[in-house]
Amino acid sequence: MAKKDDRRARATIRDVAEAAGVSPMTVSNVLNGRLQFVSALTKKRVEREIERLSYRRQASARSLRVAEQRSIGMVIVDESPQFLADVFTCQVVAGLANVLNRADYTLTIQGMPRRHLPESMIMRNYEVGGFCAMVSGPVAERAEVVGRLRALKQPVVVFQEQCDPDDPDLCTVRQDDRGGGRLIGDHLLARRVSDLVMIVPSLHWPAVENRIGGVRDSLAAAGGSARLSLIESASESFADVQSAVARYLAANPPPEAVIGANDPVATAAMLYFMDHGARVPEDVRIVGFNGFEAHRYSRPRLTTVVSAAYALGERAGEAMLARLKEGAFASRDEVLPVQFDPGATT
Amino acid sequence: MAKKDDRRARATIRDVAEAAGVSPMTVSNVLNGRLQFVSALTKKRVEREIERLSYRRQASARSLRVAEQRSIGMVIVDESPQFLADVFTCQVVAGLANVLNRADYTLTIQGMPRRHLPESMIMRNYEVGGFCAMVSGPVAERAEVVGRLRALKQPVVVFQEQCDPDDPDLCTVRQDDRGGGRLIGDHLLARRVSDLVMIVPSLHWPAVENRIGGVRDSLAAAGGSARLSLIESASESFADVQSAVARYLAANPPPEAVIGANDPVATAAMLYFMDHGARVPEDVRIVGFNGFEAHRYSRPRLTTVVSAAYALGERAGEAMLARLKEGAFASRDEVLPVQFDPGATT
DNA sequence: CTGTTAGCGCCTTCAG
DNA sequence: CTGAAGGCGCTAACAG
Repeated sequence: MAKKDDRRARATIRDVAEAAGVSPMTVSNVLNGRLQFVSALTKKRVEREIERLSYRRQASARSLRVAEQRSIGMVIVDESPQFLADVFTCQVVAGLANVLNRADYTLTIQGMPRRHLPESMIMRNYEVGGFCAMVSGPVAERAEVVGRLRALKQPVVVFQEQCDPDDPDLCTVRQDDRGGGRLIGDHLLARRVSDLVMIVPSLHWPAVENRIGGVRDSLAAAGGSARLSLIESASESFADVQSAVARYLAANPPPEAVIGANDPVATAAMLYFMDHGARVPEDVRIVGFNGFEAHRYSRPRLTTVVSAAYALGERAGEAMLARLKEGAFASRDEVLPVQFDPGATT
Repeated sequence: MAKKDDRRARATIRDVAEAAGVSPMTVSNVLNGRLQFVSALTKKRVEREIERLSYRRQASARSLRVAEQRSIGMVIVDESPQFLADVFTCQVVAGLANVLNRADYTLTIQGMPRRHLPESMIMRNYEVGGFCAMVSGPVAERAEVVGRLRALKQPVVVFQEQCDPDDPDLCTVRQDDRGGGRLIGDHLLARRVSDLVMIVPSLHWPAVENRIGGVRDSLAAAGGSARLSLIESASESFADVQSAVARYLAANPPPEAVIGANDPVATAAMLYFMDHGARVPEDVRIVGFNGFEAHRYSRPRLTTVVSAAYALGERAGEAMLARLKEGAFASRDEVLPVQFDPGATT
């Protein structure tokens, strides 16, 4: 009954048409900018009535009629309920949302642990025109998620992955992590560092793999006299990183440089060294990855590689919009450059 | 034509019904859990066909028929395109999205500068059942935004505001900033501090006003011998905060304690003092507000008040769901407690 | 330039 | 327990 009242209270295209003394079709034409069919005077009259009656077009009715969903789903698969805790993800979402909104598309956002995906509304309901996905977890699980989304037979854009290049309706958008690794390697080599260590979470990420690969590229290009070892950290948390560093130092001589898989990892490691009397950068040099505002607040200021996360989101939005309009992705693997940002830790 | 194909390819309720040898109504009953009308055997048959045909219910058709929007709009009014740059906002969004998703609602997210609101899709189209809003800017502009949303005659939940308490379909959800201020005041008084300074952005925010009020409450309750002065900073940016502090110190003796309107502000101030030779906490004590993970990474570790941002989002979601179900908000101003988190800066 | 007809996929109502 | 009829608000196609 409240529902009935709602419905009655809300003006329809017909109400506007009657009030303006025209047919519903004319109102529809005005709404959709088909002005070739509408006289300027009629248009004014219709617009005045729209304003007066506070008419708003019912999106679901239009969507049903034209068989088109003007919304894109952004699914963030994360075991933690705080799926937006990561600054990188937030920037991506902002860029994506803005591009879509500008094209009169809406962004529907859902975060969930992997096990909830099959039961989720996005799987059971048909209500978005395509999916963008940011997935965390081991490689096999991530592939499964992408597979499930693709099984819906809708276009999918995945961030920071390298997926099946033969799938025509799947597009990946990522940053040039390998190039970033090379920049770090070159920077450290220029400072005559020969014993490098990189701290990586034990989860296998393509982005991190590429960063490692980039550093190795750089060392190899320089003749291979410098060497890189890896420290595996159980997670990216402050405590896990610190204990991983402690374990390494118990069995090895202190390294000349430490590269964090990302900024928080690097900072946690740096604080461990500093708390144990090492000077940065004199005794040990530190480099991060994925720098955002936060690295300005650490002392000494962290050397890092700045991610184009916002641009990544924009690019994904553009790719998806083009796909929906043209029927196919123009490119199926978009790679964006990163930027080296030297601080005081090297 | 691509559109036509799409439509043909996608199974409808009728296709499922035919394949299962039942009427569409029976399929609908299964989908909506009206099992009183469906035999167990029929249900199995229907479910198998749903699976086999990869049937997904078309949300827009259902929405049109039942005159109900199963999505909530989250609008974030921010002059910067990076409207998700704030950790607080991100946590709120995550909590909100999770509560809504659990109730089979969807969250539609839009960030925009204030001037874009009138032209935005959410204003022109009727496609969500209610709005949640996080608005930045001067007080009058924020009020205008809330007014515009309310003019749509749909329920609205606003974060971190105190609005017209007579509007029955408007609910505010905020944290106990005043209580947080009191906790900070009490903590500093216990350390015999009598000359306090608080750095606040020049924009007028109810949350910040309340934090100031709380500190004042605490000083007054202790007899009023300690005093609090305010430093206005042009913005929350690192540079603006630092120059505001410099200006203050040029005209005043150094304070015994500095309270930041939030953690980044406090950290920027702390770094200014440390870079100029002051020891923390010996020479000056520092306190933040709205602590998240980041404050673990500062040295010394910042004393702060931890926000229940995620819980704020959850609470807003629950309030909105209850409003949609019951027809009215149960409470129109929800206040959540904050938690004091002593660090090494005091 | 404007009006009429028909139907998108689903669910409510009522009759079996 | 199942089926048939009708219509939610909108727009494509065609007629005037």
